[in-house]
Amino acid sequence: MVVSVAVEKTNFSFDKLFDYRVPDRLVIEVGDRVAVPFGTGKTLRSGVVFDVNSVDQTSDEAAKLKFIAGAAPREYSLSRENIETARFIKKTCLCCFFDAAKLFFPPLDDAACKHFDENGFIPPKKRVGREISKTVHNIIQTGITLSDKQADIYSKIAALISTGKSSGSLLYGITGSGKTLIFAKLIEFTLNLGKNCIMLVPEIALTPQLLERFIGLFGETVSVIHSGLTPRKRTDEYFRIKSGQARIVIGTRSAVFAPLCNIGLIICDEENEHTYISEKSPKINAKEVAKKRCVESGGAVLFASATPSLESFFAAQNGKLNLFTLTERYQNVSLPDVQIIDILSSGYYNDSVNFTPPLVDEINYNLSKSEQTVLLLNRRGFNTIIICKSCKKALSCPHCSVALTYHKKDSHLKCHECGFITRNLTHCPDCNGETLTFMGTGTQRIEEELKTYFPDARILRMDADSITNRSTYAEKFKAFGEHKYDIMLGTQMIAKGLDFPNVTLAAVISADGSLFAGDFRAYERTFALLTQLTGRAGRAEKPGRALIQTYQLDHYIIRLAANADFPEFYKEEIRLRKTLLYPPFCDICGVEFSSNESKKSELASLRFLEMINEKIAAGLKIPLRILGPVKSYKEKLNDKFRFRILIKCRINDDFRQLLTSAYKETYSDKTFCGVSVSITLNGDFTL
DNA sequence: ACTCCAATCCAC
DNA sequence: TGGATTGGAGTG
Repeated sequence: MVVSVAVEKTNFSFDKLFDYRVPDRLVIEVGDRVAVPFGTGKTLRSGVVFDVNSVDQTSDEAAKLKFIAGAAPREYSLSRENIETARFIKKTCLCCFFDAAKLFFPPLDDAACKHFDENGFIPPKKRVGREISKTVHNIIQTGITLSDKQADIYSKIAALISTGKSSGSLLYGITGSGKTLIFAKLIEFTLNLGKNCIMLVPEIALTPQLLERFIGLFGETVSVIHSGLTPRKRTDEYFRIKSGQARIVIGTRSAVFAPLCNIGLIICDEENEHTYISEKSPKINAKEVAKKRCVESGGAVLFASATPSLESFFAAQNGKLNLFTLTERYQNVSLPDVQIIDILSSGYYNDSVNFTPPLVDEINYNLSKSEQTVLLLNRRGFNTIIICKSCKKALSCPHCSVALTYHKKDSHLKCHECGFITRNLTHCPDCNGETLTFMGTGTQRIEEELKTYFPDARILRMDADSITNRSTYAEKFKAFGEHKYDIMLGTQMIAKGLDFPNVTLAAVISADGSLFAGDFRAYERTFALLTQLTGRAGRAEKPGRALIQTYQLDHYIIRLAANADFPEFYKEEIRLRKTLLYPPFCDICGVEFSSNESKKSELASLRFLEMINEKIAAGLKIPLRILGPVKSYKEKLNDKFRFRILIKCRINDDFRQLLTSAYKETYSDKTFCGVSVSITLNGDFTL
């Protein structure tokens, strides 16, 4: 027997499936994990079987193949569906076969890894005794009642699930419209069909309420995957899912790789969130993986948001996704009244003041009524910029092209990219100037100012500096829910998912930062952030108010966000994308070159471009618009100098082939040794 | 990437 | 002369 194997530690430039013979003592199937000899090295490598008998075993070539050395127990194997999805990931993310397959592996503890290294196979887990993929069929009744409109959407999606054919849907439902109830009811339906579910959320720590609700409804059938799990617990959860004990997996991006079989439904909540795309290679798009897994297993994928991504809504408009809309809040609660406050022309502006009189009044009103307030400022630290009076430059990180932020609590300056810290700085490190001016506002400064404006208010600050782990978040969050605080102040982490009936005021300290972030998704992100934040107010009987402070009173994005008018926002934004040629009217591909020497990165990027142009000149016909190479937006990060090329394109096999060959050639040219090349397809780009 | 092998370099 | 270093090829 001959099998094709994805082998670990191959490089993208020569990655392919390698064929091996199977010794008679072993029985091998697609998805099995094996140990194989590779190259001239003496140590065995780990591998995954992608194909069985793809090569004629009687041929002369087959006789020359090496033998597989060993195989891991079946419980570590991947399913056929996993393998097909891994093939898809290899192709669409331009990564190695093994790295794609690895995403589905069970988490291994140190002992198992060590055993594998020494023996070329993994010993079975003793504590997992039950048979794999034996599904527990308990009839589940959540007792949820839906509004007419919710029930209508529920029954249509349920019908799609019950066909057993893959489908894709988008649920556009305004904040507070009760999307979660529809999810729960659909999960109940799917389980009772004997199929299993995955629910993806952007950030698990931000959704303690949602988790509580689902665990309350479904109990042990739920498995929650998050970064805070211990290795042991993580392994246990993996096998609880694989054995069929857990049939609902809730988690962030990586939960899309859960070892569920027979997938009936995958939900992506807040589908517009960029956290569904991984920043590190392989640059997985969890939404694409979800779609593919549903295609392979005849499941339904459901994207949902109050502010859908342009791409998804466009797909829905063009019939590629089924569109469902919920434009009323659950139980007819109304959306909050939103005021836009012009910081400049009202004469409020002063760098040391971040609170306009209307905002102070509104907060005072809420305090007097004993109702709660949430405040958003999407910048952490105390001062966000420190300027030297003599050379006029902002102090920046010695390792990154990023301005340092002043953290008053720790009395140091910090780089938010690499974590570099400097203390007791009295002079400008550049020109030795003696006067340093501290400017710009972060959450710590707002917290301090809140204390002076409202000395009796109980204030809770939520940002990456005040949240050290998952449990602190949950505790603080719970305390806020119990009204142990009057005001919750934080970065974007407070904008999503919070559902507290006593919050009647939501305010944005400054809406302008993200509006001018400089990338083509800046408007989309700002619209979503403002709409989500204002949607936190007045979710129950008490009516809500919201307030946005801005320098851009007349900016249409701010106006549309204040009205939570997604359809109008979509109309404007899609027109802009069409005119300027951005997704969804084209695909966009970024190629980044980074190395210790700026010149080397630049030369590599020029050579890469040259190779693309050569192929085009040689008659390759694919639509392309190339921008660059230019220095990246943050030219230096962690002492690496970065150049980039942006390509507006259509991503298809020809285009992938072009990229792959240019990549291989750059890689094999030793003048570029030390330059790492990273390709991003349809990711986030700052221009 | 990693490893092996051959060619090359250099101190004695 | 041999041990160390470096460049190149190939991975089934």
